[in-house]
Amino acid sequence: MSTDAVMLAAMAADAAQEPAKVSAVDRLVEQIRDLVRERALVIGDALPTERDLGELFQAGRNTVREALQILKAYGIVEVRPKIGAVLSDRHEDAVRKLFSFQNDISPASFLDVQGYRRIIETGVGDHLILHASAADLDHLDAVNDRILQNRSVDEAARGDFAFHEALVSLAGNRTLLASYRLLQPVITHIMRVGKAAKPVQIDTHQAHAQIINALRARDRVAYVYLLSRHLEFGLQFVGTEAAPGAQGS
Amino acid sequence: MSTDAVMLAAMAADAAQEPAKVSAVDRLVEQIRDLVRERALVIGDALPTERDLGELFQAGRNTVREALQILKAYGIVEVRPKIGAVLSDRHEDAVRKLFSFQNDISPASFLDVQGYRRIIETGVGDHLILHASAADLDHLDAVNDRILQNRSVDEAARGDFAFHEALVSLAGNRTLLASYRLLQPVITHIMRVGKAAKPVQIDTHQAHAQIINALRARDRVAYVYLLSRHLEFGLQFVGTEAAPGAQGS
DNA sequence: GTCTGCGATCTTGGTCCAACAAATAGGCAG
DNA sequence: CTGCCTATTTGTTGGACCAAGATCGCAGAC
Repeated sequence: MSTDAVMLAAMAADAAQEPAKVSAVDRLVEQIRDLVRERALVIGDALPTERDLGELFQAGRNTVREALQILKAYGIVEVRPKIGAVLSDRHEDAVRKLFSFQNDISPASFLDVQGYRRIIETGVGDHLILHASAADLDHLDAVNDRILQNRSVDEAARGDFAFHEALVSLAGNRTLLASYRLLQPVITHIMRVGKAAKPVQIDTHQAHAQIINALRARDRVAYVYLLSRHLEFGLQFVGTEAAPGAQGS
Repeated sequence: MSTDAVMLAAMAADAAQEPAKVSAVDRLVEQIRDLVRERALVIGDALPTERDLGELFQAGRNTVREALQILKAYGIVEVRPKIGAVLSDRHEDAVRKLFSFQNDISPASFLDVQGYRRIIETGVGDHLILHASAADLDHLDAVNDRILQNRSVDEAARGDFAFHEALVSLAGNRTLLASYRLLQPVITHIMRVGKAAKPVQIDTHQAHAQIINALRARDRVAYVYLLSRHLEFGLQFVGTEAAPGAQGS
């Protein structure tokens, strides 16, 4: 009978293109996702209880819990005591957290991040100079003005990031915005370091205003120059060594 | 090193912003990460067994397993039956998978991704025109020439992506490269669609060669034009509706 | 005596169950 | 309406069993 078992296993493996090594947990993850889809559940809706899920899919509660841990790590489920697992929209946060996990293992330098920002925001400028409407630029002004109300270093950093995020979002490209937001924790910390050394809300506000004016004037050269200078200004607080490429534009 | 230290502090601060309502599972995730750090374990090294971890950290084995499921979802651990949990370098894959999770492929996202690529690769070009060495450009040629050897559509898509990846990597910015690689599954899928409609290795190779020549000539206008045309060429197979912003530059 | 081959045993992850603690929604009494 | 109580649900633990690989030891061959 052991030969029969081997034969069956071989046939099963042959039938399914992917190895038949699907664990019950992985199967449950898929089944729960299918359940969400077929019931057309939306953010905020609750899944069945762990015990019900176990009975529904013929699995033990611990197995269900392990599957829920994975879904939780993916940010598509949030489990609240007594209520159960509810569908969450924390997916982006999960991606961000995972991304910073990586940087923990192999830390990228701040200079690298600033170089990245220069490329992104310069590229955005090329688009904005051609397509930004007056309302877009007024919106940038409004976001920028909010910086003046910030009190703490932390608030100022958030406000600063909000401006640059608004700038990037004006390009209207979701992928670009998502990748920029991925670096939010690193970018805001760069800002915190700079602002802790010397609180400069007014300077920041003015630098941003000049950038907006360059956009209004459709002056690409001025935009690139002002943006680069603005990014370099923050750099002076975090290190002195030469940038490893892509720093100069 | 100071920059690394600050970077780690940024990550830690960001991770610790949540209240002290840590569950035993979350605590275990941290403890296991600390264990890896303090024992200086490297990729391929094995963690203690689940039972040992439970005894070490005063936790039940099921709790340990739930923590391992999270680490597994993060791609920093791979658990091989009868061997144990070993440190894995699949983290980037996990990030990629998570990133393109639920961001299901739709024509709109195709256009979005191509717009993203235009911004990125144009920005890279600004840097390359000023700083690329002859060796860099020769390397691009070599990568490009490999496309001619590709047989299947899948190989051709991989080769195409390899060229653009090499282009981006020449900027020398790790953050930029990481974010570009994040979109690898989506980008290669776009390429597959285009190449399935009409196998065009030679056309692709020629378009790439022209782009390289523009870089050799330090001709920014030609580079942007050729690159845009090249990206638009792939677009014609994926949809017809107007791009929602950031498509024209 | 030493080496090899084979099987028993041990270890380890995979899954499940039972039990208890903690938290809380919802009902119930005042 | 308020405050308490209970039932339900998640959080956590320990234990049990299984399957499969790793290990060890024993017996037989050279």
